Amino acid sequence: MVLMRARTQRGERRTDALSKERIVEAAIEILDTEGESALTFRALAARLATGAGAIYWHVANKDELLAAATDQVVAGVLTEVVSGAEPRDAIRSMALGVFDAIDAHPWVGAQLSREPWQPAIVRILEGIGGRLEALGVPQKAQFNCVSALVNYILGLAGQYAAGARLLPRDTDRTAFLGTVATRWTQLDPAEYPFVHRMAAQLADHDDREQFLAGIDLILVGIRSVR
Amino acid sequence: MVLMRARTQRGERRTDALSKERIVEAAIEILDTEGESALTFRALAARLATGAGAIYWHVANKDELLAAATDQVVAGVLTEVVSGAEPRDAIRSMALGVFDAIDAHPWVGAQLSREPWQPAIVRILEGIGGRLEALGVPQKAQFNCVSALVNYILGLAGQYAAGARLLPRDTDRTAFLGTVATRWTQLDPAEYPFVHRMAAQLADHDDREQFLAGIDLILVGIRSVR
DNA sequence: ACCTGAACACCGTTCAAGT
DNA sequence: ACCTGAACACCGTTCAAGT
Repeated sequence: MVLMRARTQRGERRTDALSKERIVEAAIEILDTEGESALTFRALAARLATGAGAIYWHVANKDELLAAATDQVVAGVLTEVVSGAEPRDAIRSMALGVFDAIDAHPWVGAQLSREPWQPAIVRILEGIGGRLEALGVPQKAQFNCVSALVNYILGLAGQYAAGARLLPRDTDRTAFLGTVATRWTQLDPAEYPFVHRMAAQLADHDDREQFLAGIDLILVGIRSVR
Repeated sequence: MVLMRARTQRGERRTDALSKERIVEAAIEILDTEGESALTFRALAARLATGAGAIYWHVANKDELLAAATDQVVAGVLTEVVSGAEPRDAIRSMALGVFDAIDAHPWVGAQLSREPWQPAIVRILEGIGGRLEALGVPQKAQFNCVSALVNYILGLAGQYAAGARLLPRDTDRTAFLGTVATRWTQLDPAEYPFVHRMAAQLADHDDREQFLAGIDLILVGIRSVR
């Protein structure tokens, strides 16, 4: 008994022991395979073959669990970016990384616009903001610039995530945009002429390209600040 | 009896009769005074002196109720903009209108990033997008431009709304930013140098001005598309 | 120290029954 | 046609009791 305790304290934890990492991992699996609404403490406890209350020993509450899951996904995406890359390229690839992460895990999009100080948000701010110096943006203007870029990403993230939450689970981003376009077409053309015109473009465009075009637009604006 | 029916049919509805408008109005009151979490069908029914189920005769579900409440607030803000205004000024004042609406009603910020096709979103797209033509932006580029502007607004809306949801109800936007700045200062400066530098600026800046600076940054980018 | 699972205090939504 | 309110099927979270 004494020996076992010594062993586990040295970190060779039993495979079946609960830990925050194992809980977050199981949460991500549920979120990815069954969607946001399927993540309940009961479902999570069942998957981990434990009681619902046990989870609270490792995680304060559901918010912390979601923030931890989101941070894990986002951290993975941002560290992929080559550190030596040209700053403008680095920003583009980080933005695209977050975009793709939200495509693969829509719940990430929802969570990002839920807690301003969560680790994932801070990571994104640091990753993108940290390249502005090298881009020649003066210190005083850097906050405005990172705010424009990151809030654009978060705004889009929220919209896609909402679509994924509301539409059937197998709907992809293109089908989602098709749904939006259809709804726009049903509006009164006299009252919504602009939205009607956009509906035509929305149906058959590459939204990843579209997303990058927005980033580039903001980067042009940032260039002028220099 | 026959006479009364005739009267009510002509639209002179009894003051105490339930209607979608009355329900939405009561919902907005609860949301504004007691916060997002206080809006339950039970609380709403109590305020309207009726049963919870009665609400479902006029409103499909809670999503529709929130979308209707949000649309009412946003519609009020956007129609305030003078129709003859210079397009760039019109865009700025619409953006600011939405920003102020979210300040006054944080739940609007949360709801805007929850349903991509809700009336309020379509209104904002039309209001802002409709001015791009006059700004000389070619048709093909208009979608990218409106997307950059509106997603920036929505992203920021989501962050502020999240802050308002998580902090005590009497916290204003400035105090909220102070909280964020404090959390940023607690991070490891070696790992988050950029965020640390921004924390100093965040504490004492005018966030309304900051918001407009972001809009202007994007407008500069849009100018280059012409 | 860590886990169990029943219990608490809620939710949104439905629906038989009323008027 | 419209309203009532009990009932259903859930939630997140707590906590006494176990090991």
